Amino acid sequence: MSRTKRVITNGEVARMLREIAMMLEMENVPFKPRAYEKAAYAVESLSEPIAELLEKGGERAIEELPGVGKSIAEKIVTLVRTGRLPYYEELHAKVPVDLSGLGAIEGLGPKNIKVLYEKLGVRTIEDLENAARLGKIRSLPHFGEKSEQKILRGIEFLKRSQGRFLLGAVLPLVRDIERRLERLSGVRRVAIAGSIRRCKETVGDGDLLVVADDPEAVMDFFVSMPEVQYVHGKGHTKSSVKLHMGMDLDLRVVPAQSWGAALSYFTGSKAHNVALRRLAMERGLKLNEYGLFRGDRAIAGQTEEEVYEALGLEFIPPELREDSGEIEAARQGKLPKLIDYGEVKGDLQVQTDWTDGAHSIEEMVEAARRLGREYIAITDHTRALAMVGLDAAKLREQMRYIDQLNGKLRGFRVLKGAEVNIDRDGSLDIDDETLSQLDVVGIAVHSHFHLSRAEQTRRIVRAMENPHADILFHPTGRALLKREPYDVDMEEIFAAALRTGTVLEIDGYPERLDLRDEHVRKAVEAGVKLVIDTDAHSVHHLDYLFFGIATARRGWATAADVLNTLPVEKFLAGLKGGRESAKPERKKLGAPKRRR
DNA sequence: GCCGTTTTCGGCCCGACTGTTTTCAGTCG
Repeated sequence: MSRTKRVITNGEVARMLREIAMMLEMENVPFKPRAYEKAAYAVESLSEPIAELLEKGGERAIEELPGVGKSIAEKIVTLVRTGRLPYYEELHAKVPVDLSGLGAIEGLGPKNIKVLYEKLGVRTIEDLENAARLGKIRSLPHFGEKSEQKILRGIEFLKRSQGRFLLGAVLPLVRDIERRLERLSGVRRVAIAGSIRRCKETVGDGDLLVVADDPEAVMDFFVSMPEVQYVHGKGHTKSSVKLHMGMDLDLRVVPAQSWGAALSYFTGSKAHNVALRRLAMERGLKLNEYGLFRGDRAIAGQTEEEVYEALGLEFIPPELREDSGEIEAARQGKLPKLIDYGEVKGDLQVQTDWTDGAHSIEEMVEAARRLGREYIAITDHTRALAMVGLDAAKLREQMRYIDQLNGKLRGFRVLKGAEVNIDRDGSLDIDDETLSQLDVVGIAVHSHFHLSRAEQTRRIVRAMENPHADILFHPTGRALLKREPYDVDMEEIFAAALRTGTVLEIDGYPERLDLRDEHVRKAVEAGVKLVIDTDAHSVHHLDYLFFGIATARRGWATAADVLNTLPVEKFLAGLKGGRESAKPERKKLGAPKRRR
């Protein structure tokens, strides 16, 4: 549909590299799959388009990416310049199937995909579903009734999440489009509305609003952007397109005097809008996307603030607009003062190249500093994650290393930490003596996802009872659009957090956002202390703090609920048992204050 | 195919779990 020459996205390059890895895996090629995966990861976590990087820095710049050498760099260059990759096509001809689609089904890997293709001709998810429903899969070697059921469940889950996109994947793209619109002449205002503005963890489509002197020109620009795959419609006030990445994006041109009303209307949520309109009605007013009216006279509408004010409400931040009590609270002037996007001072989950991270401790420190953080905790994986994890000896070595590094740093502190595995029985896979020497002990579940609710809860609570366990990382273990959380009684986790002084994490990694918004709200109500961090595995991930803070805001959290809004010494003092130089603060912890 | 304050060649890719199986292949982190 679009006539502009297509620029391949980082996501598409990464996807092809990953599919190459899968195809090499099918052939039992040693080592190479991991190399391609690493390269895919590097491309994916780039903060600029790879085409731009190539243009600016040439092949050399590509080769400098971590995990990308001469051979893969050449392939990336070919792919970006020609839009095709012969090496990929050669491999793909042998197993011409939808690798990314099939591979997205939990428990289905390259080897099984190959068998399914060769024995049953399965190429797509639909083929797979048919084969499973006909009971054809159970008779395949190394498959059985259970694997057939598991496949069907996996497909079911995938279907439910289809048409949804991660906020973290969508926001950078839509912000970029927003910036380009802002630069058009005659464009006076641009804003992202809809669920993206509310920072929902996944979104179905995107909405942009503009005020423009020449709406036609804006629409022309919008429908011919290189990202556009298909134009659903193009009119004077509204155009709608499908983007190559799959999501629909709408653009609306609104009158300047209706800006606030329109922004409110198109930000939603629908339920929030209905409640606002009801409130307007009660006051003899009418609210729509053009303004707030008494009779025919507009009494508000230019800004959102004046709309809320005219309705007798405090301004309600977009993240709260879900009709879940925010209107009543705003009416009573009792909205919490949400934690602000600039208020988190330290990042508490950071992986480095000591384990599965892409960058060194120094690189992570440097990047965190540039972003204005005052401290980070290095929390590499431990032992039981066998491929990558540090054992106690290695952990101690890293501690010494960090001590030395801290000696050289001014105005920034690197905390010694770890992401310690919770074993099946709730014990930790690093000894207490070693743990006691760390500044920050994060504990996390990485195995046995399918225990019963009772067993899973008991296991995690037991781990929280360890006197050295400071923070429970990604408490529910979900992977958005991919994997359900494990079955755990969150009420009991909150109770255990209060009882033991264990802090719960809001993991800002866009696929996790764990605790999720609703859990944050319950935790806050219970008085549980939280931290917000990024789970960064590369310097580019340190930006994910935004998504963590957005999730905290959606959960009605204030700065007081979030321990790492404190400077480092006070933060450490707030951890279980207090740490180091900060003993006097210890008492303040246990007794949570209640708000609202 | 990548990488190098012990290597420019020779390591890297471990271990637990699941579901299929009487000894193991595939997946996941």
